[in-house]
Amino acid sequence: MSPKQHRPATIIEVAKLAGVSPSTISRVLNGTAVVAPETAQRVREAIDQLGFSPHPAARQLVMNRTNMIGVLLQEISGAFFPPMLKGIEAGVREAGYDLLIYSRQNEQASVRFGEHSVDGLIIFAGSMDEASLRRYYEREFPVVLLHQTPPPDCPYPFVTVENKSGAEMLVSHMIEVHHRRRIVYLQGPENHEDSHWRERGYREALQAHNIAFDPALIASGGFDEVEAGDAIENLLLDGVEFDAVFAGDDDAAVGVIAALKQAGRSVPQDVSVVGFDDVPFSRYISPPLTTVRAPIEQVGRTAVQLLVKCLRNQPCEAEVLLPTELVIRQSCGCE
Amino acid sequence: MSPKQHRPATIIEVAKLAGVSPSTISRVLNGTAVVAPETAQRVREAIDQLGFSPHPAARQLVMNRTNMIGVLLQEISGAFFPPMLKGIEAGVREAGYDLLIYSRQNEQASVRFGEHSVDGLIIFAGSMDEASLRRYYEREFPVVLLHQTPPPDCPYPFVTVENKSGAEMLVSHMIEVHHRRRIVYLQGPENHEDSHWRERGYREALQAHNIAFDPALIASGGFDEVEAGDAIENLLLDGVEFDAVFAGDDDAAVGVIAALKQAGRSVPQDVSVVGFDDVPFSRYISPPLTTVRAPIEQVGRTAVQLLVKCLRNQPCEAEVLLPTELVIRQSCGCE
DNA sequence: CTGAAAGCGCTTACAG
DNA sequence: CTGAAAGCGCTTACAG
Repeated sequence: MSPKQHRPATIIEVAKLAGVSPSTISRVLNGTAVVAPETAQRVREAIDQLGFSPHPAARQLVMNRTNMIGVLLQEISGAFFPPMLKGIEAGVREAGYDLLIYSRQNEQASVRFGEHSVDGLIIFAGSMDEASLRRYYEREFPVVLLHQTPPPDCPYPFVTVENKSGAEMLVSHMIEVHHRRRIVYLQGPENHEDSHWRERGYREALQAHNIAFDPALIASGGFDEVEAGDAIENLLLDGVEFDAVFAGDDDAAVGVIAALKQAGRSVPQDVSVVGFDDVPFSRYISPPLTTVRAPIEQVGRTAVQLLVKCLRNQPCEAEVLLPTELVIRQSCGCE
Repeated sequence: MSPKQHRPATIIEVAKLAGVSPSTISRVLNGTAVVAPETAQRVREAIDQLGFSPHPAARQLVMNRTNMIGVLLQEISGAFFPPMLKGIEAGVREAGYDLLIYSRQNEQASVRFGEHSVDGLIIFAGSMDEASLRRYYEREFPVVLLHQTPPPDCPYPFVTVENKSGAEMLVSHMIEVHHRRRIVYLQGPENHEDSHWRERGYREALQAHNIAFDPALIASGGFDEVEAGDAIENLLLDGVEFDAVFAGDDDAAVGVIAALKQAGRSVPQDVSVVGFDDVPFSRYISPPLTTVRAPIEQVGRTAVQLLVKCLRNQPCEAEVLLPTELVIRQSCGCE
């Protein structure tokens, strides 16, 4: 109503109205010192009456913290990132921070990125080069890594899932229950650690069942529907024989199933197909996808919790590995 | 290397190094006044040498802008929001802003939310009550609405898609091509405008084909797999006859198909099912989903563009309605 | 074309 | 328990 409404109230106006000094306002606002109960009461009333809330920039400037946590990633859509982002958002909110999102799909990250914009950074695998990461480390900027182990000289905490054992379960299942022996593995994007560990699990499962590793059965699926579909197509064209596909992740599995159908092979009769992640749509494709459940949301939330510990100078785990769990549906041949 | 590395350089240090005043640094930084070429050159060198970047909070405080755009929504995952978020992120980045995300899944939004934290706000349908919205409007806080028309007394710009004509196309297709006459419509969440307009389109298509509207064929699917599945189950239990379902959106369609299969009805032979949005997984479910493509990412990006125009005091469309397009696959009975 | 000074809105020693 | 003062790191009239 009053024309002043447009300019938000400042701490000085609150102080005047309450008949105290700005320092006192600040103290009740932040609970940073004992204030006489009645004074505090008056202050609170004044704050309410003026609808006062402290200007974040002013606070940031003097306290040298932004109360924001940044997350750096490459993609926002796709099946994998939304749950991760959701977990991060939840964690950030729980800890009383705000969430600033940087997606690198459009630009190369500036090296100085985030320096005073956020109090700490959550960095997803592959969204920052080692040199930049090292620079952060030298400046002791708080960071936690997602689905990526840090370079040896900047031992930031990281969180990821049990890729290897998950992959092992998957592959062993196809061998033991469905008697598959020629199992294709589709690698993810180059240098992707998840893919590396999944391949490790794949190989160990083979070995445990005395099946020789055959490099002809390895191809690149890029954790991507289209790329994975193409890979299968090529394998087929090359006349490579196989009776199962571990697609690398669920997105790739979808592409694999489509390509196989297209080529007249039936899933799972002719070939078993399995994914990884148990993304929401996996139960709805046809046949319903056998996969490994990765607690993606939990990964995001945990990362924030580690970061917040760092920010508070509390002791903080150097790494956390979240468990995965086999999810049997029908694309492997079950039921 | 030097111990000063830890405290980022300030504009004063740059000024000293360049042998000029802070004002001049500021001017070359912001291009806000003419500076002698050689001076400018020296300043740039000093900036580089110290790795200086201006402290956002200081800048914000004095300029009274944050260079951030906020987005308020309820959900981050699900099939619909990620593409929208991706479009928003892209738009924000293109305009040179940062993106602050508020998800309301965890908390009730404070009324003062965002007041000095962001320069403007993108608000998704249903994530803010009218009273709060009105308060923003009174303070002339820049906002654009997504998938929601503003209340009459706060005419904020909004962007959404052509729900009605999309729904009409879908329903007409089932009537004309597949000779369906008893078509169920599953409403979205209560008061959801998208749902309202889709129902409108549904009714008009019926009318255009001289099919009487039957309220028994309307149920609530909540744009949600589970709720939609339950709704269909109930219809079946109640002995309601139908030969087609317009599920409201793609998520709901997935639940509908699952429920139908569960009940022994085949899709599309016994009943045609169609969705809305053409979310990424829609082509991969079985049968592949006939739906309407909504340019979700474009909606997000457009919203940002409108908001940025507001921020720059440029003339700005009061509304934009993005076109939808029929996507025929097999769940309707085609092919 | 450039500098000195004031000020943005807070918080935090320092006194009392 | 409370206030006066300095300062966080910038930008922007105002002079020159």
